[in-house]
Amino acid sequence: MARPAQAGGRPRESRVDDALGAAVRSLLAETGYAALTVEAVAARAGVGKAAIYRRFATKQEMIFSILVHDLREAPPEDTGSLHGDLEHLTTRIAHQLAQSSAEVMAGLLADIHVDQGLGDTFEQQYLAVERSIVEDLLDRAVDRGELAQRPDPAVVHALLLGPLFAWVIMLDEEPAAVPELARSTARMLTTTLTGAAPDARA
Amino acid sequence: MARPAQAGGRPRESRVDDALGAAVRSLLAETGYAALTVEAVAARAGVGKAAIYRRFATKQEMIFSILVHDLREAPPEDTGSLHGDLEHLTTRIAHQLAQSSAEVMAGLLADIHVDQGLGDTFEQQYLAVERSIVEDLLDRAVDRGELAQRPDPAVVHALLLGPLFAWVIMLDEEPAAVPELARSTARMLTTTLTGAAPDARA
Amino acid sequence: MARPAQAGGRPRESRVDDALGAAVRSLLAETGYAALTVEAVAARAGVGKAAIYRRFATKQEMIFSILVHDLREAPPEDTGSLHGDLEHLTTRIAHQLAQSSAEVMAGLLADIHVDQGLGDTFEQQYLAVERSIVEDLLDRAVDRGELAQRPDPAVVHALLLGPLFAWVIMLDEEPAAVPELARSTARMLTTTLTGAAPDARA
Amino acid sequence: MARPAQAGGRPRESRVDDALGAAVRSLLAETGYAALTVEAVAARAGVGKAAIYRRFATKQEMIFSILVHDLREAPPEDTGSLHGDLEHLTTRIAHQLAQSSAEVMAGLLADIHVDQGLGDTFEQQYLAVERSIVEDLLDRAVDRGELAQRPDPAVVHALLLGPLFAWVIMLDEEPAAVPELARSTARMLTTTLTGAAPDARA
DNA sequence: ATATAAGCGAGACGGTACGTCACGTCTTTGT
DNA sequence: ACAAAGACGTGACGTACCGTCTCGCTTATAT
Repeated sequence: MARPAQAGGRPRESRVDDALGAAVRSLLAETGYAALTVEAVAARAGVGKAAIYRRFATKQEMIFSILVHDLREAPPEDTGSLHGDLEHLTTRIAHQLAQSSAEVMAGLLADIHVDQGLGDTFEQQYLAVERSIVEDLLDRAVDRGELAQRPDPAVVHALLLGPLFAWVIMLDEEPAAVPELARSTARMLTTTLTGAAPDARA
Repeated sequence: MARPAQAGGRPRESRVDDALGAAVRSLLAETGYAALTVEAVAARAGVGKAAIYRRFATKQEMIFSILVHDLREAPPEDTGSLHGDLEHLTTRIAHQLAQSSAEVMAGLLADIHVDQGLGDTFEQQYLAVERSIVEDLLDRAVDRGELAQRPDPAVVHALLLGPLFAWVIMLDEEPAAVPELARSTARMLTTTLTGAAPDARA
Repeated sequence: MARPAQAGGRPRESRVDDALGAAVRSLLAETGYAALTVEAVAARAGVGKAAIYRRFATKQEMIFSILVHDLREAPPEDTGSLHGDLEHLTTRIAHQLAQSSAEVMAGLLADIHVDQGLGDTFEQQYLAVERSIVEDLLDRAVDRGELAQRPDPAVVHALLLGPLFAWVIMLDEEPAAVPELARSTARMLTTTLTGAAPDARA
Repeated sequence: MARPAQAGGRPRESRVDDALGAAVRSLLAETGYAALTVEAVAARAGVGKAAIYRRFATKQEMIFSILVHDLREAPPEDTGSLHGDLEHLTTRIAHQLAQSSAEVMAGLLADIHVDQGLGDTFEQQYLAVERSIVEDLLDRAVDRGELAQRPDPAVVHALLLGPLFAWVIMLDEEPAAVPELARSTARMLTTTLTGAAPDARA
């Protein structure tokens, strides 16, 4: 298994971790998720397979850990309005989606459903964080009086995430249109939640 | 594709096609997408591997063809109002989603991005059909005077599909809540498009 | 060949080589040459197929390498007379022929003609060795004054080998008679070469 | 099974038999024994596979029947001397050997050992015929007084056949030298059997 | 300082599934 | 009942990766 820490002995070389990250990212970009093999990663990183499996239990965990690490980002933020907060969030998600190709996202998503442990990690390290951001954002809107009551954050999350996600990895549409879609989605959601159009700015 | 049709010779046995469909469906339900092997399908269907590869070029094409065939459905339908049409469509998508597990959907989605041919087929046999339904539905709304102008159907499609798919295959939330989410999504979309809440019925 | 040796890395396990040799020999004895499968060899040897294909490029090369290895034998030997040398050689060949069934010998022979590389190996590792033995034996006879001049070694080889080979794998005659045939062949050849009957002993 | 004759119905087309013979011969020449497939034969002959299997039980039987048919040749012949008879016979065998490549002969030989039925046919249609020729030839020599007693025909057969076959299919030596080897073999055998050199002619 | 523990690259190991191919049989349509 | 065409079940092939396990060596820490 991976990462039982260490007591004595030679410490892990951070050089290896760095090389692995770089190798995985470059190979994903070149060959895609499905065609990525551990052997290719090891070769490109100039590393033995054992060094990989000392860090990650499976290939999927390796990719996942490396890519999710890239996603970890700043704490929420209060823009002063529900619409501002929503737009900020959808824009951030749009940025995250743009980091990898649709093929990689889809592959990752598939593996998350295969491996229970991976699914748990995804839930805790990504979904739970996002959901709590949504919760906070909604709470602030309630506090401001923009909302009468707090809607189900999971539903709001789905309404936020869904269109962007569908645009990129289901419909395989123009990625360039994603930022615009992010704004549309935020506007739509604000309208729905508050029952009124957001301040006419965008 | 592996189907150059036939001229003379022994015709394909529909018995084989049927058995393959049943075998794939049952194995997907039992073992999931990732664990499905061609050999297991052949064995369960009582069929040789060659009969499979005579029909499908790859394992992915096999699964895809069989499952997409299941999705093909009735023509649109005019419910008399934009909201009715949207709700009808989201409900239909919700039903389709319920047919397979999230793991299967995610696996399928991943493979669509790997194999160009599969992607094309998906685009033509599923997405294009759905999109034209959306187009028709929007045109009717314009004709009725519900909408001043027709919005981009691709965006509307994403706004429709997205929350449902995200709920099921990204957030891995309760499938039982999908029908309710379908209605919420339709309502939200109607509000956004028309600038007013739908007739207060639901 | 599939043996680019090795530099670093885990060394080949001789246990695997041994198990493969034993498995091939026992399966050849039980099921014959034509019915031998790589999968069966792997299973019996308790070895993965990859370990086999790491050592041998094809099934044929595997069988061939293992069986030819068995044939490698002692250096020539000087019995003091041409007839003694010839008889010694034919007897040795008779022993080699007796090691495998006619079916195996015939299968091997057929594959040698199919695969160029196999043919080369056979030529170098078996035929060339035998031929040089024949050459030495003839040279000694010339030195002793038994022969006036050295006949073509290839022809002598054919005259030696041929009858035994024909008896066993063409005519499929009684293997028990092979030793006697070996002696007859040696006697005949001595007579022909020297123009006189060998010392009347056998 | 093959050739249960026929009662009523459409008669077999000899056109098919001819085409099969030609196809097998040309394919053996072009691609060799091991690479010959029934499908290729059918295609080249412009014939369905069923037509082949109506005539022959297996691929091996097909090849064998067609090639052995080619071998069937004139009855013995009395040249007036043992040496003449032997030389005639070895020369005839040399001619037969020249008809096919070593690869084909070796492949055939291997299959004869695999399939019992094929082995029986070979024994009866080729070996038994040859052996009876040898018997007759030896009987005539006894009658002429050239031999005091008749040696074992099987041994004589092996001594005749062996060197020629070994030259061609084991040693893979120059086929051009076969006629000369045929004469040498006959001479050697005559010397051995009669205890004296043949009339110094060749 | 020396032992111990864990790191390292390399690559062999047992497995498992892939997609291909040929076999010999069967099923259609035509003649 | 023959023919050509070609689909059928079977089963082996050789390939490719997986995740694990040596191998000989290096590098920190704990004695």
